[in-house]
Amino acid sequence: MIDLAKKKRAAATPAAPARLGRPRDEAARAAILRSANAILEEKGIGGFTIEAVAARAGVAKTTIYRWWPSKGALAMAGFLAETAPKISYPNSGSARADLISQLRRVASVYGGKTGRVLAAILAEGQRDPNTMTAYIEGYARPRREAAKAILSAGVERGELRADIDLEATVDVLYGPIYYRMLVPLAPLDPKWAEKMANHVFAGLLKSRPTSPKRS
Amino acid sequence: MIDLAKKKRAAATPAAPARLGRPRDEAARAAILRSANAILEEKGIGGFTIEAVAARAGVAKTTIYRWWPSKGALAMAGFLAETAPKISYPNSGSARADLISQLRRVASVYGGKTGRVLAAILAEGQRDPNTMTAYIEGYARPRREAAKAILSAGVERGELRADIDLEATVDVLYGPIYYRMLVPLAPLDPKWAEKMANHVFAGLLKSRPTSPKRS
Amino acid sequence: MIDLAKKKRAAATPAAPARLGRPRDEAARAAILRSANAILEEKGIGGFTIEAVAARAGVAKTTIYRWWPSKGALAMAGFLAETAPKISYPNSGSARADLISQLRRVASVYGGKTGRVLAAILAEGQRDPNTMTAYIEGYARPRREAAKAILSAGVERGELRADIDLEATVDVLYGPIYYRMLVPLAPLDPKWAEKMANHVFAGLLKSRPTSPKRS
Amino acid sequence: MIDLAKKKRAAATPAAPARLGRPRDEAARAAILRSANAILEEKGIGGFTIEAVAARAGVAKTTIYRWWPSKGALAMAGFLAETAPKISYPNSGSARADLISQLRRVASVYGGKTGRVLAAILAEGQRDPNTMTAYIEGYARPRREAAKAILSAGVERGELRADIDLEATVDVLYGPIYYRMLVPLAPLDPKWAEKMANHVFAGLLKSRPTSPKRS
DNA sequence: ATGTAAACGAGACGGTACGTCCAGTCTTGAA
DNA sequence: TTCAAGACTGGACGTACCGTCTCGTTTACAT
Repeated sequence: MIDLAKKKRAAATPAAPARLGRPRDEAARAAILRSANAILEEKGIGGFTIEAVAARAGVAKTTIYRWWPSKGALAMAGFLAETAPKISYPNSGSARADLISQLRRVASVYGGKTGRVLAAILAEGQRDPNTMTAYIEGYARPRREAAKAILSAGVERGELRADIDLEATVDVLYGPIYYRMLVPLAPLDPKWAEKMANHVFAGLLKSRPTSPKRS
Repeated sequence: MIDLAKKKRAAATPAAPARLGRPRDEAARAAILRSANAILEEKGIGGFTIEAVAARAGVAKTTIYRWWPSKGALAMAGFLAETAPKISYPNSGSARADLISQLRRVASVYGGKTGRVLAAILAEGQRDPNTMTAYIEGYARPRREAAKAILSAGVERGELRADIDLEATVDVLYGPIYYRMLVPLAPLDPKWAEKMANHVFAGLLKSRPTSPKRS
Repeated sequence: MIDLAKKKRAAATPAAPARLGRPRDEAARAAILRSANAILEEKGIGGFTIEAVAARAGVAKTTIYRWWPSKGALAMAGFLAETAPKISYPNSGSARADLISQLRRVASVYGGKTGRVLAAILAEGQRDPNTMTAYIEGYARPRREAAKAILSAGVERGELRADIDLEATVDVLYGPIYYRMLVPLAPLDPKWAEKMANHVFAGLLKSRPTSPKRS
Repeated sequence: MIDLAKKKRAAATPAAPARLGRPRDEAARAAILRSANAILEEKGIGGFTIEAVAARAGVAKTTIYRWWPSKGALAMAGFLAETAPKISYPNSGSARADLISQLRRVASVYGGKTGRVLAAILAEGQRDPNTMTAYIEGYARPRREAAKAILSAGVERGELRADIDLEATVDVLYGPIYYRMLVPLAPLDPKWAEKMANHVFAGLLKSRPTSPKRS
């Protein structure tokens, strides 16, 4: 009988965590993340307090603290769960076309309320290193890798110069978008993003267009 | 004696408002700004509280609130008074050389403790629009104008392409620096800044080097 | 197999109410009471939390709540199970001797860590009437009855005055001990208890009123 | 001039503490103490929370914490300010009459809502030693001294036996009242108090020992 | 010389949110 | 049916700063 039980467990849970105790309330989890995001979108970081999130989600503060160690972690989780999936990468075969298309979309999204969420995360990241790390490892790094993959495909294809530094290039393409997202000197929109990217690309392309590019 | 005083003031400050009452304590003013800056440099925005600044400056909270309306305003004032002057613009006759030299210096400064101050200001700016405005009007805009002047001189001199958009170009050159300042994905140093700028310039120069530049 | 189990239980407990399901874990019960008492002895009421008791007993909180409705009930149960039995009543034939001997022992016990437990129960009783009731009915009342029996035997024997009020007399003898137990104005020890009791037995007045006093 | 200023201050404030900063708000202080007392009277210790007191007094929690280090300290202060003054000592020339009159009044007061306050303080004192100390030094000790003074006057006058121990006697007279205040076995009223006191004064033994007992 | 008016230090005040501790309840799987 | 485990709602805790306020004191000019 002991054997049977053992076998059963082994069979039933090849990767299952053998849950014990009351299972986590998924509805609460979802409500918290949704609320966190909504508050950041509507009020920005100024109105983003754990108490406000708890109240809006109809949840006790302790439930939030049980699962997320800090405001920043919660903001990041909400962002990843709710809005990050909206921004993916295209793949058409042209590095320039793909990236410009992606930058346009990113500009459009970051220029809207999602930008407020991301700005809040970066602001919070200035006071809490863990938040910054969560942002870097959970969002920035993977997306940079995706961008670098497109760039390096372009290099191999002969579309882009062979001597470009991928990291620096990603910085050059995305840094301006973040700056405009954080600093409302001027609107952050797809048109500007395309113009900006064209400035950059004109220097990255191996063979330059004979006729001066359109800005 | 009355006449003398009047004359003196009239001479020294033709538009002075004939101050009444105890004059502002310049030592206190200086101590406050120095303390604000020092705290931001040492602790970052997390440790930057009005009470901490007051305590460090040996000053009453009221004295701070009398002159600066908010935390962000104080941070900005401290930054402008203490560290902003350190970063000026060169003028050698070559837009590319001038800008790269400037970008190297900026990278070096923003990569150090001054960067922490600026990052704190931008973070605070996310919650307080007035702080953001103060940063934009008091720091960002004038410096962008200086950068644009160099660029446009380069255009007129024929060094740079005529069709570049100055605003977008400034974004492209400085955005990446700000991003690295805010996000410690990778160090922010002059070497990287130069490499990054070269990537950008290779596309901005009217006549490109025949052999691909070495970054 | 079901039948077997049933039969076995039925056989083992001929007068049992035909219990169904898992039987109560007596070891857990004992561990809980022991832990409750130990915590009260060591930390006093301040450290006495259901969670602490559960942790120390190696038991789930639910198991405690299943059997005891409140903190006070648990404290009382622990006290009755562990330490109350230690204090019984003697019976030598002299009310005065018996009571003084008993008061000495009570003072000694209440002056030690058992006193902390009892003090905690009375404190908890101030916020929860059920705890107070449990203390009164489960401990105080029966012991008062025992004391009254000794007193009334003394009266019948002619050792004590006939006009004494038993309830008031018990209050007079035990009230001071409780006061010293609760208020560390001065130590609670057998020597003091004997002196105090002698005052009560002998009275305070230099000359006794000839006619029995009116109560 | 310096001398003048010094003289003036010295003259004006023989005992004044040379106030600095905004003076304490006496209205807030009074409201807090009043509220603390009222809550203890109405709800007992169970409803006595700092937040409730603050809310009722229309005062910020911080204002309470600024002046009283703990719940117990606040309760004690409220008690001393509001209700303690009501219970004073008489002085008629007879120890027995004075004490019985006083015990009747104390029983009457402790049997009412003031008793709930005092019971709460003693309960809180079981978890916080500072509260206990405050009770002892601020209330119990001085009142015991007053009682002892009456007793010792009675001794000198020849009304009371010369060999009584004053401390033990006070315990005997007041201990029962406290016990009934804390434990609602039976009502605490003046009639009972008088009967109880008479037992003490007269003694329990039918025949008194000829030679004064040795305690 | 004295009076007026602003600046300053000190610090109390009403508040908001923090992050934590426990209470007491609930939900699951195993015994 | 009990038990262990542990997630849940909820109330209060004591703390840190906020931005405002009320003082007594200081300083410089104006009379």
